[in-house]
Amino acid sequence: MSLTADAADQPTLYKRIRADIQKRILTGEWPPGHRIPFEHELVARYGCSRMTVNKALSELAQADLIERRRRAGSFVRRPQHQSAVLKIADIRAEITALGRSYGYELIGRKLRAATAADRDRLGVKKAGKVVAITCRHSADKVPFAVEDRLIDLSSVPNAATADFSREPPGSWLLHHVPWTEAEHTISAIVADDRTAEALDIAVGAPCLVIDRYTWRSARTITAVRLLYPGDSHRLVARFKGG
Amino acid sequence: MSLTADAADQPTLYKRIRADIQKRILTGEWPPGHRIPFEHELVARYGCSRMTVNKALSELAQADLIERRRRAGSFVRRPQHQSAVLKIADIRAEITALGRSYGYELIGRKLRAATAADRDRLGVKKAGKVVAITCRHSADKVPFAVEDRLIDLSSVPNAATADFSREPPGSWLLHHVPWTEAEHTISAIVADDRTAEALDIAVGAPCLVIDRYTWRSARTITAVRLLYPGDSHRLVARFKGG
DNA sequence: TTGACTTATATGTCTAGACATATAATCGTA
DNA sequence: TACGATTATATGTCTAGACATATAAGTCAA
Repeated sequence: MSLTADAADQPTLYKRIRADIQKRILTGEWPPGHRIPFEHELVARYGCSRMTVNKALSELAQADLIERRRRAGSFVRRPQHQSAVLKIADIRAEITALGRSYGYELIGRKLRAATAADRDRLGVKKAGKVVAITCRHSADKVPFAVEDRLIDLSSVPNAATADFSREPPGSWLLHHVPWTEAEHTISAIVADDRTAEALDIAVGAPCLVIDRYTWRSARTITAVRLLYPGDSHRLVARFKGG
Repeated sequence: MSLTADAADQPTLYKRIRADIQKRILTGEWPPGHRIPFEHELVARYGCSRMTVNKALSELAQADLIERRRRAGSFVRRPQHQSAVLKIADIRAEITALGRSYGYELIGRKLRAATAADRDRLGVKKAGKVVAITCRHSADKVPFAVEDRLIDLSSVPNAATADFSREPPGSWLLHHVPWTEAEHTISAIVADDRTAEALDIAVGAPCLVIDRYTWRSARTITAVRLLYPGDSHRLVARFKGG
């Protein structure tokens, strides 16, 4: 849910109620722990039916802005800094959004039986076939990120014959694999020789690393490591709040 | 909203409907673009009123799992890897969760009129007073992160007299400032002399950087930079999906 | 004072309707 | 054929009720 502030000028009543309450919470007028009016009080104030205020309050509860307790009422929750929404855009989209030209280059592609290291990386026990892909994304002909990917062919058989020389594997997967879950791990390293050369930076320069592990219903799809020059690239995570 | 899978065994009907549909989407049985049954079809299948299936579908739409279009129907959305939930835990909580002992140490605290650099960092135009704090968090007596923070006193006046020698400013703010919004920027740097010494790592070692900028209703609260040894610390972001 | 029982109440879910509204599809006309 | 007007329809919102259920608060006995 977005719950962006300006629902106040929305024509529908439940959105107005939701926005009114949200505003009071975000401005601090109703601090954490404060009991917001009972449903029947809001019904009286807005002159509407209970289902309408219930819908507004349910959405605020889903957004973790309030907590609802039977018999007790609804209460403003404590802010939760620890949870932020991180947008990890498709690299092409990210580059074109910056008004720069996107470039893609396949560096290597290998089809092989999974080695012990591959199985470890994919988090699978059984051996099977995998595709290993190394490629590079660039912005205005300048290296932007290098990608090192492993695709589990037992989950995505047709990746064996896909042409990754023109289409990046990330975008191919997005179009050929339905809903998935993913886990991203972010860390920092310094560039080794190979990385430095691929990104055209100095050996020892900082790099931001995103490891993404993707699966669907307990089935591994792919594991990918993205390396960005650390001083030029930034990830932005926004807390949902307002 | 969590929308965790096992709503199937929930006793309430709308949750069962929601879980049934979600399962078909996540397993790929209903791929992206697939039109899910119309509300009136689900009403017939489950033998309930339209409001009940509407509630189930509305929640799936809020979770971005489906898209609803008037006159056309409801459709399974394309997976959106780019949006992940990043948990940036309170440092103390993070360390104690690992079963290690938390240590805190105030390195420096200054109260001053905002310099041009301060105003830039806080994103404010007018001059005012600020508190600048430098401190260190450690796990089992080993440096874990160094924190460099600026608090805008025009927004949080009582931070001027708060005792940050024992309580970390992050936790103090969490208890003294209600709901806020925040933006996190993640990048990588290599340690300079000062950082290397504070974190007890080598000069030139990689560091993960989190810059957090916090405000409330367009009012700046604080700006903080957290530096972690890059090879030991990892941030994990999980995609919301299932 | 403590513990067990009862009661009152706010939320949770659900119904069978209603009208509004955006828009895909159709039809008619230039 | 292309374009504009009309119509059908799925979703969006809302109502005025209903019963279920968890639980805070009060009651009473040990």
